[in-house]
Amino acid sequence: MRILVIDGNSILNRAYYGIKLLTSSKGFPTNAITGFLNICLREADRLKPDGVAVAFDRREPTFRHKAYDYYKATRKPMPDDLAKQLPKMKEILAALGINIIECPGFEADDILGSVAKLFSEGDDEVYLLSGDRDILQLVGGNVRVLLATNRETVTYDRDRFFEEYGVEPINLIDIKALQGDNSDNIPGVPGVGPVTAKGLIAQFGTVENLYEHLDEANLKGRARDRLLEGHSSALESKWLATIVSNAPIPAERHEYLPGEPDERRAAQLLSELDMFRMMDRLGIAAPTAPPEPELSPAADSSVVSRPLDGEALKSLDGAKSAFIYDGARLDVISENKIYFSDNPALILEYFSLDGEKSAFSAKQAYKLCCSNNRELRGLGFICDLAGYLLNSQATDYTVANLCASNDVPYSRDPERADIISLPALAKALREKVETGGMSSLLYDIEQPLCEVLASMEVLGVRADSDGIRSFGDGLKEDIHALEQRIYYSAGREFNINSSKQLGEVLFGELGLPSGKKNHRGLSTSADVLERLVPIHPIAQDVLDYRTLTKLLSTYVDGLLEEVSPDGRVHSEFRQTETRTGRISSSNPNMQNIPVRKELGRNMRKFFIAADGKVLLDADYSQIELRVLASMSGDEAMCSAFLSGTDIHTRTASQVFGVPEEFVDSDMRRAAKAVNFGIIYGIGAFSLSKDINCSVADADRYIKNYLGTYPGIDRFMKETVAKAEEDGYVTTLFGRRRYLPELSSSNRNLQNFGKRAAMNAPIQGTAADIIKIAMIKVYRRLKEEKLDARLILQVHDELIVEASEECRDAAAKILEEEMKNAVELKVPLIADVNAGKSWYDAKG
DNA sequence: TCCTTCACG
DNA sequence: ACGTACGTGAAGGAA
Repeated sequence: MRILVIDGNSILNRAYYGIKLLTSSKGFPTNAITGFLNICLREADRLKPDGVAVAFDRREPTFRHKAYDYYKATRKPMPDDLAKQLPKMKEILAALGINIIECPGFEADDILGSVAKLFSEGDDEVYLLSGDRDILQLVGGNVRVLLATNRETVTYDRDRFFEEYGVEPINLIDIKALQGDNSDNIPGVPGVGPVTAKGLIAQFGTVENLYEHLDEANLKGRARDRLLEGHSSALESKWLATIVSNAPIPAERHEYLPGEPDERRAAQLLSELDMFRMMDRLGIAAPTAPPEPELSPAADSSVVSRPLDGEALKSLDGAKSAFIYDGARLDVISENKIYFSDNPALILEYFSLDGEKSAFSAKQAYKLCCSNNRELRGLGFICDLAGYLLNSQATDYTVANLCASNDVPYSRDPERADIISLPALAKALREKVETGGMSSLLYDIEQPLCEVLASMEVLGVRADSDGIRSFGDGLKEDIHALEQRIYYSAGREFNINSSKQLGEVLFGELGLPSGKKNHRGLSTSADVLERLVPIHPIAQDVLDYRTLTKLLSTYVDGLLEEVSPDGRVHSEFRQTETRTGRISSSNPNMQNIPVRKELGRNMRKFFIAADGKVLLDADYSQIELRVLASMSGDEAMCSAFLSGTDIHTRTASQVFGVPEEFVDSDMRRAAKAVNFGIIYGIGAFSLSKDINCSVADADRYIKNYLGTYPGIDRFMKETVAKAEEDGYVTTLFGRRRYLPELSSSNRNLQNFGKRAAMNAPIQGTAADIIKIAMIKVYRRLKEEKLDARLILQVHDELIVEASEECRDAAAKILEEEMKNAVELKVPLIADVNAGKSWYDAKG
């Protein structure tokens, strides 16, 4: 029989610290549970054991270890987020039919030791899964240990262990007895470290044998004295390090066989935690009964479905309704009737009706109307946008997810659950948005913007496919030449795109110095390669190869696939994607078309205006810094913007204490880096890397900066303090970003939370502002009946396609509406340029 | 599916 | 002692 025994506490702990904080939509932490199940399922799938058990600690006052007192005293208590997950974890395991073993007064590893001993003889195979290396002492015979590290799991049998440690597994306790272990409060012999300990035990086998033959050990006087002094501590430590094997565990093999899973219970537990992917993996169907069945009648038979027809349209005219339209099928619910249709003409009729409408995801509806020159009337509420404002952290905004996170019962109707649940969802979301002070954000910004984005998607931007293709042909030639040179330098052919193979060549075969590590090996990222440029010609070639293949695969090939038969690319603009309130672009991403380097910038020559038209490109100047100046109210920063001088030069002058005319390019560059860094919640380390100076200098620059602009210093501190208190930060317009990271027990995560807290109000406010500008520009171009349309947005930049005749009028509208989108304490400035191509229009 | 790398603001 | 600037999306390799 093959038995897998899992050290529950160790794996749960490892999962908790190894995975960034995850929470269910209700805010319950789930990272440890998710990680635990992932690790265990991975190993169970691989081993296919007959029996499985999970061991948990149950320490009681009668605990046998003398170490207990200070164990208790010095070990930090389990973080709250982890402690909450432990009982849930046990419930889930129980529901899955997995045996749980707990023995009063014993720790989980004692249980593993006891199982190992119990089944050590005979044909059984025992696998012990833990994240704690101590457990390796149990390896031997038919007992193997699966050691789970953050990334992978390593299987240890006796030979694997011996290869790594050079001693028998059981002698691991002797090593620990000498070297000690801080985390377990095992003192060891003071002054004896890992190297000495390992050497001595490799030679003598056990602590006892070592002391018997101490004279034979080739030791310097001092080391010998230390060992003699630490004799009793060594013996005590060995005892502490030994895992016990007499815990009262189930003794019969059949007691380890998994029980019958209670699928309903498991489904209920997992879906409460939003762990839908895990349910899939376990083959568990979503719970058939909602938690509060009385609120959501199974019946739903009270709701009737009918095809949308003339008569139905008549009854919907002027009525209150809610709809879902995915671009093909429409479902409308009004009172207790559902109407459905896939006929675009009928669907448009419905959209044109008067009457208050709510929608879930309205962009497809706007696109249909927009392409048919019809109006979508009466749309007063868009649920996914409301859900996004209430919590921008979620990954997908489905009706089911929004119901779950907003305490709205989700219908259990097998086919019509979304549409049936929609009216109640809309009502709940509306209340929450209003009490959260985000009404204006929703009704005046996000909802109107949805129509603008739909229009932009429908219009798209014209692409010169032939131009792109021939640009690609040129790239291919250069790439081929670089390949040959790289293979020559390397002395062999390999896949240059593989970081792994490239690392082997660079740092292995060519023996070049490596820099950063990542958990898949040595990093080959651009900053590492740049350091190698003066040392070996291969480095520059690889950098160039990367640049060129990036252009070819992502921009040339990738873009060609996205050009529609109408000769235009219709990117998708997503409105519920980012945590800060920005919009994102995909299929293709039009927000990361190259511009910084000339070679890539050429790509923009292939985005062109239609015949007889031009592109207008308008971008905000320093919008984020202006927002920061205004939100912080810092006088020096505000007056810099009011005076109209170059902000980075002014900053350099103030920070370095020299008149503006003495600011040289290096000083300006440093000041610019600090200005940007401040927006991101800078640290001295990263700044020093960015401008290539010492960490101490970088630290001084930051201190000087915050001294020069005390209002900014105060604003950042207050923002973080408020975030810690409220759990979220807000933009000028009330957009929220929740920051659960701030209450994490993980310091790195906490620091990340602080940086995000400082950045989100700035980035988010800038996003709010350009959204307002987009709506204003869209409306004015329409009202003034200009042949000019908004077609792209790149965070601080708007692109309009306009007929030659309307070019100046449209440019004026862009400039005015962007400048006057909102009133800040400092002016907003937008620069507009025109050109036949995006390249030309970019100034 | 995750990770690394790199394009943008 | 450790990691190290915010926010995105796409491609290719490794698992």
